[in-house]
Amino acid sequence: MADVAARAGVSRALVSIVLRGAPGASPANRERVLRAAAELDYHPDHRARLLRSARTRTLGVVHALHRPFHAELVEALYGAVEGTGWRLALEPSAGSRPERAAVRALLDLRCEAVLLVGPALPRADLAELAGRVPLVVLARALRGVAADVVRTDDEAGARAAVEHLLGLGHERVAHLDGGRAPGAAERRRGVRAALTAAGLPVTLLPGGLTDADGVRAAPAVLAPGGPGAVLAFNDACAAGLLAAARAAGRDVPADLSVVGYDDSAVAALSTVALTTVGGGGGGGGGRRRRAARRPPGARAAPAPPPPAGAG
Amino acid sequence: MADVAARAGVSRALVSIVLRGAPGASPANRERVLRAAAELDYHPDHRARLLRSARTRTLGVVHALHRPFHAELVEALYGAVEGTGWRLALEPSAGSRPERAAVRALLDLRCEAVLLVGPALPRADLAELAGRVPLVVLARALRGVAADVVRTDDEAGARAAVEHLLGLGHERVAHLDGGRAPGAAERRRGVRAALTAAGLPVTLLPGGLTDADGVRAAPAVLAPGGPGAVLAFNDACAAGLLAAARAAGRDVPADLSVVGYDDSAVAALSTVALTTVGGGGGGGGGRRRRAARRPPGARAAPAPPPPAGAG
DNA sequence: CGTTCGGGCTGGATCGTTCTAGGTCTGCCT
DNA sequence: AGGCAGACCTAGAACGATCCAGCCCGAACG
Repeated sequence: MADVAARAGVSRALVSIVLRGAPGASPANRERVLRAAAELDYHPDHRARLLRSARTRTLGVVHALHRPFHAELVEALYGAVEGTGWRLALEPSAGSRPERAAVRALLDLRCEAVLLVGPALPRADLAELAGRVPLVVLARALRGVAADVVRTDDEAGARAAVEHLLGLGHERVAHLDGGRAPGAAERRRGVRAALTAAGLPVTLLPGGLTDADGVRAAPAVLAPGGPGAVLAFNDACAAGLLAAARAAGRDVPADLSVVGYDDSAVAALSTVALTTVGGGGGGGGGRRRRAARRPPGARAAPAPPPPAGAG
Repeated sequence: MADVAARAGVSRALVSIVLRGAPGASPANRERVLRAAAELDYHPDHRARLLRSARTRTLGVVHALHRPFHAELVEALYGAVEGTGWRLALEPSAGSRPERAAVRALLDLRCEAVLLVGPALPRADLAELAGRVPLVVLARALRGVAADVVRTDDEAGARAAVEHLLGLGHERVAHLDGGRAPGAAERRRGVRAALTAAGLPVTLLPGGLTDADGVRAAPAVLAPGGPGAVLAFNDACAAGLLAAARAAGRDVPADLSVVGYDDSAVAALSTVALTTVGGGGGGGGGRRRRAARRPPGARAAPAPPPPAGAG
């Protein structure tokens, strides 16, 4: 930096002003400094910058590497911070690297807030973390903790999916449920609400999270007198059921309607082409505001969009 | 830090020594400092630490968020640095965030080396980057650039896969090739080598990278007089072919053998259960050394393991 | 007994920025 | 002419750690 200042014939402070784009430098000097910096191929040291300025304008993000859905969320986050002057610091949690370590690393970087994507940490840990730093929890239900929670409204999503099936004329609709998985209870509730509202019986079959679970559930679904339509807990489970049904000679969707959940990459595979329930896409639109401490239990829960797809 | 020093009744320098785990502090003081730090819930500021010490001991990693294979590699990287005192700084490249920006961010952090996972950057950019910082390129072929390259030996992998099929007694083996995709030429070469060595004809069919490509190739494969075994360019393509073949009533693997490539998550889906060519797993085993500048064209190319799976 | 040695500890400089307080100059108003 | 505002710029003090040179002191040595 001193070299640039010397070359441009100004002080280091002025170089700082120019390179930050801060007001208070004459056009002539601004130009001179920029040229000198370019000629010397000078780029400010991010570490020093962060250290000196009180605000780090950095958001810490913890995500599980192996979860495609998390990756999609993180990608959307990058789109969201773009042009705001904020930076994201990514810390993955993997098998060899527990979430706790990732969070610790972010705190050591003095992030101004932490976003946790689908954290598996116990509630108590999250509560404690929320006490230290503004905290946003994505894709996980969490009540009674002083953190912002952003997640899909699973109950409404499941209800919408069932109503979609009812709209197609189905009367025997079953749900392959997710057991104790996060969101499973809400989705069951949504299914139950939609079916009882329509005066139809509620059929819950044990499903699961993986495509193997979907295959395992196939006999019950395909048995004589079985349902004509199924809402699976998620896309993987739906894909498993779909494959098993086709292997058994059934024509989907003619003989059986299958709907997934999550709008994941699996559903988009051309050989699967699943109807699924999405979360609304990561694009523009959404309101943006600074993450800030909020009263316990506060949450933002966008309504799910209508189902879309062909299956 | 000053607070901790005061509380423990020692100097700041000694606190630094203790917390770094450096030699030169008496057990008594070490204990005292650690207790004081714990009581004050003090954690050293990573930014300041990095700034002062000449070595940042940080490796920058750029990866594409949406590629599951990249995620697996990154996960393995975390396993590899664990306990070495090195840190990884992750910078994703996504649609809204070109690789160039990710690299820039890493350089501004003063990483000591940069790892690029499957970079799409033009060769010239990579060459220039390699001139500034020790560079490792993963999962991409690259010659004539002063960077370390780590990738699978596609030619040997494809040859091994074909030999596996020949070992099963197949004589009409086709390859759904990847066109101009990275690695496609090498895999073609491997197929050709294995088949000509066995005195068999070489059948190349246009394939592709997606499962839709696999579906599209199905008619040619399933036509009368078609091959009895197929090596697809990758798992997605193989999965597409598999689905199409089954939909056409073929029994895989009785009527047709299909082998994928990459050992990706798709292949592990129970409904796919594909034979595939893996890269050797991310676990222990591998030799570790410091990334360092090497002569142009140097590379480490581990031989592929034998195929495994059931399809 | 004087010297050396080395472990333990400390003060102060330092890393590369940004921030604060102030300094200079010009032009305009009274 | 004096005062004042505002634009532009600068010196030097932070930020929070690590590194360096050197001090102190008891033990070992000749």
